Amino acid sequence: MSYLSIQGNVDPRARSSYPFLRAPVRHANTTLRFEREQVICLPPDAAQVFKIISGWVRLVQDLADGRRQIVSFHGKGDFVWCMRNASVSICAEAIEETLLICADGISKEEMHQAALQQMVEAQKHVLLLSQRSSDERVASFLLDMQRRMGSSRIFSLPMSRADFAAFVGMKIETISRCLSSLQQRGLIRLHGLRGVEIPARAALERLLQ
Amino acid sequence: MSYLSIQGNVDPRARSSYPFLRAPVRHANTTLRFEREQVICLPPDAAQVFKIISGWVRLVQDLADGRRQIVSFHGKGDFVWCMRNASVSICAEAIEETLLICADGISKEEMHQAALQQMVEAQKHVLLLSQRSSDERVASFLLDMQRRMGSSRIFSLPMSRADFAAFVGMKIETISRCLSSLQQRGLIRLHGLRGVEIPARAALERLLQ
DNA sequence: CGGTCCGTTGATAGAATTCAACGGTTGTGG
DNA sequence: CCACAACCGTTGAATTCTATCAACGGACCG
Repeated sequence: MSYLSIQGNVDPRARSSYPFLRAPVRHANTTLRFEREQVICLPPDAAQVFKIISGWVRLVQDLADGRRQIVSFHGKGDFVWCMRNASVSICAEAIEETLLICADGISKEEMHQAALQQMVEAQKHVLLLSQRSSDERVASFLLDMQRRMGSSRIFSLPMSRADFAAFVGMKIETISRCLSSLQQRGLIRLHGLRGVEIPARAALERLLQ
Repeated sequence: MSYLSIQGNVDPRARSSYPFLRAPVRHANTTLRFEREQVICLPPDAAQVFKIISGWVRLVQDLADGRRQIVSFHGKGDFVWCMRNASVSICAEAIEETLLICADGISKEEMHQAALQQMVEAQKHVLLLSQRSSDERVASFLLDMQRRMGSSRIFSLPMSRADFAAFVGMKIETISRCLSSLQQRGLIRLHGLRGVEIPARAALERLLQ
């Protein structure tokens, strides 16, 4: 396995077994495949909007000092676009093997709807970050992910603890403590590193009032 | 002074000297005046979008348990719209005497631009809340307000400490401590309850790296 | 002039982070 | 296939940060 040689600040992912600069695999005219940990760069001729066919994607904002904020996670059916601006620069990255289609032909109406939805999500996130305790944030995230994974009692988180933590604005140790605490209280059950079982959704929801 | 009589949870503002249910004053066809602490309800026939001519407005999300999150502040020239949805309900309120025009005739392009800007602001807010210490949040807010007030060295905050706190996700005591600390370090100077002086903007910005 | 509201400050309690150690899993190369 | 290394996640102890509770002074309003 050969590594990319990079000057200056070396992105930790560049040292992992997944060199992060690599071209996506083109399957059909508009279908692209990205692998785990790959930064999603669309062909320059495509509109910078895409729709996820399968897999999971994170939107990431890197800070000067190395911390990173995860803005949102997106799965099957979601529309995603890169927001770049003088003051914010947010990148999309695949967190597992992901298929997507470049969405040049999306209707204005559909786009508008998606933008509004993202706005609502952003507001909910602000509320989560500023008003919730660590237990509540973790519970809220698990409930949200369960819903998005199809509401089955047992599901598998698509992201690592580090991504989990970077999204809810906590440290991974605190995430771990909260998960253990919720498990001890019988509100969840953990299966391996990614598996989560929610025996009674109502009980967990009661945490959030 | 007669008070409104309200059953159940009494809004604290209902007990203040500004009863909060009241019609705005109509100046011209489309120009409305709202007073301090007044909830901004637009006439039902108007588009629920407006532009601020003068004054300051806060967007507020009230929680079931009485806490409130301030989503954003808006001043002269800003476009504002109320976002209502199954999962979020955000209201606009004047924090001082405010003139605005209902903006039925705003171009699509202008609206789109404003929406994008709000999206960017929301992301910056998420970053502030999840990655910044209390000192950094206060410094960041002061710098932002200074810029919006015209970048003069001395300016007057349009909002109370309570609103300040509800925006940056802290308690008013902590806000007060941070302001005192920044003043002792020579990074700011306080003038009365609302006045703020930033002797050297660069020094304060250094706090944020 | 007196009361209420707003902001500041101090002492204490509580929550989350930091630092450190450890076990388990995964991937790599022999 | 096995051994080893790197990474990921969990747990404990100590520290740091913020909230809470309480008291107080000043501004504003009637």
